[in-house]
Amino acid sequence: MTYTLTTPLYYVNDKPHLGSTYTTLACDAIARHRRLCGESVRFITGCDEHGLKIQRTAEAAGLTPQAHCDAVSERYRSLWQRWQITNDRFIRTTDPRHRALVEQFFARVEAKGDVVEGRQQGWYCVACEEFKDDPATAEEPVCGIHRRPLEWRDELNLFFRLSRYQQEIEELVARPGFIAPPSRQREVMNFVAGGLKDFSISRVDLPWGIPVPGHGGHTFYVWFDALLGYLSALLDPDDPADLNLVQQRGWPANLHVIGKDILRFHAVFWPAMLLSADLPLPAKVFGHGFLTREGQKMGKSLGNVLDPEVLLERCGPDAVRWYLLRDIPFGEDGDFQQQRFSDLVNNDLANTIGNLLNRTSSMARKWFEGAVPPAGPAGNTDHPLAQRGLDTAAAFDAAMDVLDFRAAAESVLQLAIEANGYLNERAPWKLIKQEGELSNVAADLYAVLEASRLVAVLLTPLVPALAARMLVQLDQPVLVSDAEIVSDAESFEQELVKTFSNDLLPWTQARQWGKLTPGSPLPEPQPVMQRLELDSPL
RNA sequence: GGCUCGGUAGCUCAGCUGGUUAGAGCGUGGGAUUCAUAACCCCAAGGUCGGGAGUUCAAGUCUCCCCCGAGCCA
Repeated sequence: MTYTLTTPLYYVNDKPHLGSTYTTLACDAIARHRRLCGESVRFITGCDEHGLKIQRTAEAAGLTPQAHCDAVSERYRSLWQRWQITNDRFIRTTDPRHRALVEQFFARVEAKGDVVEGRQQGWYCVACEEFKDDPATAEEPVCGIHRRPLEWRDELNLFFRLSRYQQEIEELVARPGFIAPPSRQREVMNFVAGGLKDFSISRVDLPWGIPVPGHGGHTFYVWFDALLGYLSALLDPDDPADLNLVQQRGWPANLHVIGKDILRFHAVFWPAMLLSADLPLPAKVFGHGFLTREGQKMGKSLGNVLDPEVLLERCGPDAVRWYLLRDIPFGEDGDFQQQRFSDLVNNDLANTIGNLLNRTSSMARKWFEGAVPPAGPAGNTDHPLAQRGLDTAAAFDAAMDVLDFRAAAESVLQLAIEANGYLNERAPWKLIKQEGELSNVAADLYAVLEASRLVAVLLTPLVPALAARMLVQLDQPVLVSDAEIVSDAESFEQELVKTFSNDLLPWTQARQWGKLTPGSPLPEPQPVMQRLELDSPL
């Protein structure tokens, strides 16, 4: 069984922003977790590269649309690599195979009788690629979202007969779990209950797009074409462009993760299109919230945009991943607060988790010849920390399964807090000075080292680089090393298999208690997480 | 205008079907300690639970009205 999940295909109008980064990081955590659990994962991301807006942006920059798309999509690809995103696929809607699949998909829909001609007249926002409801008599109307002038259009377009699917879609969106989080479900249900109207799937006079076969002068509407990217992304590198293949390649998707603004396209239009084309429906659409910054919308006009490139350079991937996943309830809107960001990173990652490993390892080295001390009774699962560790692992999985990154992160953090508490309670630095306590000190340190190891193992899907550094400090195999993290699928999975060929479920094994071998050397402790010292705004 | 969510310590939030002194983390102040990344640990201060009315022996917790914020629709 393949677990298929997707980010949206990001629109290449401009360089990547923090919102896309957030979505992508969340998906990456899910993908990593699923892989560690032994599932075969298809993690899809990519770029949507068609449309009038792109054409105009390119023209304004003196570029051909294709050159513009090449440049921007490359920025995405490269950014995801630097963030160590483990996407298996990166699809571009300018990919020739994508075009072929769109044509095949359209042929199915047309054969079904779901394509009709209709005249569309009204005020059009190029930025939204959407007709607005402003009355025809309006003078110089402006798009409420983009605050840009609308353009008058009067064109003969092709329409998809969405109205035919009223009942199926109504049932679908009422299905518990299809739309998540639940708070967003009602919104969509209300919309559907209002009656579905056919929607236009083509545009005329739009050269930068995929031509509609058999309808000269028409190109596909961005949303019709872009959603199909989820299908074309699934094709293996050597596959022919054949729509019939997608079901063997991981369709239907288990999860579409998107921003809440495009929920309707994914939960209503998209399923109807799939029904029309006789393809199975995705299992879940998760609409997450938006990020603000210090309580304000980020925007060019305010000049308060957080640039993911800057964030990555100044703070590193772990700090940002941790903050976004651990502090913002996934699904709700979140506010990026710089003070809180550094407080949490420093407290959780540097002080609690990093220092736990550092102090423990340092004691073990000092008193046990630079090695893991004899476990004694601490090697058994009835040790209090062993119990806590195993419980934490279970809680972690349960939280990840429902995309509650926050609860997952907190459960691991709690384990580290308790390990620190255990250390303070047992005070091995005092015990060591007493006659005949050496074996007790050994057992205590072993237990805390094990707890630290579990913390690292569990942290792997959320903050992979930090987890890796911790495991190195413990002289343990890294579950997924930096070297294995590449953006392109093929090599990633191959590397993974190579690394674990004799150990199919490394995750389950690594999560058992007592994996550290007494006597194995401990490297000299080095802080695994630097504190953030942000002296100026990001 | 209609509908839906929120409004609980300085900040971010927990508080299930109403029931003893309203909780956590961060921040702040103090203490303890030295294994450690000025860290870990302990303690404290700090809240008329948006406002008002009502139901009840008893209401952040239920009802109604109002104010504020976010969103969907018109």
